[in-house]
Amino acid sequence: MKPQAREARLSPEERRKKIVDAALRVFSSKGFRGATTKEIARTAGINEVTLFRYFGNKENLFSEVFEHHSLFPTLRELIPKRSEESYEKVMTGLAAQFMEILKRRKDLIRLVILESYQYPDQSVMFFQQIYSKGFQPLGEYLREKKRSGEVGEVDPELAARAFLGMFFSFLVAQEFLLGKKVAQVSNEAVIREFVGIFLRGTQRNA
Amino acid sequence: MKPQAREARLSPEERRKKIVDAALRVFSSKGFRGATTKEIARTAGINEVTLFRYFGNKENLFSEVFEHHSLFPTLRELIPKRSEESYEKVMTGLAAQFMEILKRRKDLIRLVILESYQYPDQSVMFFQQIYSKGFQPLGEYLREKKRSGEVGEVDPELAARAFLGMFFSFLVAQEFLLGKKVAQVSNEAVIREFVGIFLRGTQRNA
DNA sequence: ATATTATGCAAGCAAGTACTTGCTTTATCT
DNA sequence: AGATAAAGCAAGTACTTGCTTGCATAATAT
Repeated sequence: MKPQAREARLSPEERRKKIVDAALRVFSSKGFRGATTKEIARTAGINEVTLFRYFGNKENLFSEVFEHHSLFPTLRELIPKRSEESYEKVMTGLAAQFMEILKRRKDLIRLVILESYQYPDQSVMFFQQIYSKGFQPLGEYLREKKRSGEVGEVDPELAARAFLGMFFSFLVAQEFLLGKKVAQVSNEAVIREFVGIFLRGTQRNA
Repeated sequence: MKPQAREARLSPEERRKKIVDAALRVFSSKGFRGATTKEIARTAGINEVTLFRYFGNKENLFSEVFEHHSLFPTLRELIPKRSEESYEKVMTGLAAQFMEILKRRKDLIRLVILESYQYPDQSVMFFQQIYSKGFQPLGEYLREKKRSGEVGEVDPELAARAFLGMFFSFLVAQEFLLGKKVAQVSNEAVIREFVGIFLRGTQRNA
C-alpha cells in the first residue's frame, strides 16, 4: 500500500485567483451568458460548488474579474517625462509597448466589447482607464512636442486617439476577426509603417 | 357593432425581413445565446411560433441575418477611378463615407465582434468583406498615387489599414464603449484631423 | 491522535428557453 | 359567400443552467 501523497492545498488567495483567471478566459470567449459556471470550474480545475462557496453567484465572479484585472500598467510611465529620446524613438517604443499590452490583455478587451452593451458601467469605467492612461498622457506628450515646435498644427488629443486607434483596430482585426487564418504581418513592419505615417503627419513642415 | 377593420397582411417577404431586422437588433445587443426567440418575436411584432414557421430554428435565423445584411456598398465605388479629384478630396470623402457606413452598420459590426469567437467562419467571411471592399480598393488607390509620385515611400496596403483603422477604433470607442455618456467630438473635426495627419504622413516630401 | 476546516461529489430544485402541437382566428382567393 | 392558407394563442416537452443541500473525504491546526 502506497502512503497517500498528501498534496499541499492552495491558499484561499491562490484559489481565488485561479478561479478569476479561468473566469476571464471563459467569459471572454463565451460572453457572460454563454459562459457556464460548470465550464469555469472545470477550467480552473476545481469543483463547481467551490466556485459558489467563494463568490456566491456568477455575477459577483464577473465583477471580480474586472476588479482584479485592470487594463494598463499605464502608458504614462512609458513616456519619458523629460524627453531625452527623440520623438521618433518615443513613439516607436510606445507603439511596441501598446501592442504588447493589447495582446496580453486581449481577453479582457474582448470581454469589455462583448459586454459593453449589457454592462455599460463597467465598460465605461474601462474606457475611462484607456482614456486616462492612454489617450491623455499621450495627448499631453504631443502637446508638449507641439509647444517645443517639433509637432505642427494638430489637435494633440485627437492625434493621440488616431495613433492608438491605428494599433487598436489592427489588433482587433488580427486577433479577433482573423485568428491565425490569414497571413500575419510582422509587428515590426506594422509599427514602422504606422509610426512613420504618424510622425510625418504630425511633424512641423520643415 | 363596428365592422372589424380588416388589416392588410404583410407579404411573406416583408414579414421575413421584419423578423430578420428584429433579429439583428436583438442578437446585436444580447449576443446569440442571450437573445431569446421570444424577444425577437416581440421586437418584430409577431408571434414566436411564426418565427419558427419561417426559419425552423434560431440558428437558421442567425445565418440569415448575415446573408441579408452585407456590410458594404463597397468603398470601391466611392473611389473615383480616374481621380479627377485631388488626393485630399478623395480621402476626405472616403473618410466621411466610411464613418457613415460604420455608423449605419453598427449593429452588424457589434454582432460580428460578439460572435467572432463562436462563429469564426461567419466572422472571417465578414472580415474578408471588409478587406476586399475596404482595405484592398483603398490600397490600390494608394498604390496608384504612389506610382504617380504623389504618395511617398509607404506600404499602400498597411497605409490603408492605418487609415480605416483610425476611424474604426474611433467609432468603436464612441459608439460602443461610451454611448452618449461623454462629450462627443464632432465628426467633421475628427475627419479633418485624421485625414490631415494621414495626408501629410503619406505624401511625398516636397 | 483528534478536531476543524476546506473541498469534492451526487443529486436535485427552480427557472428559463428552444421548439412543438392542437386549435382558433383572420385575411386573402375564387 | 365559402374555401384556403397563414398567423395567433395556450399549453406543453425536453433540456440547460444557476445555485443549493447533505454527506464523504482530505488537508490543516491543536
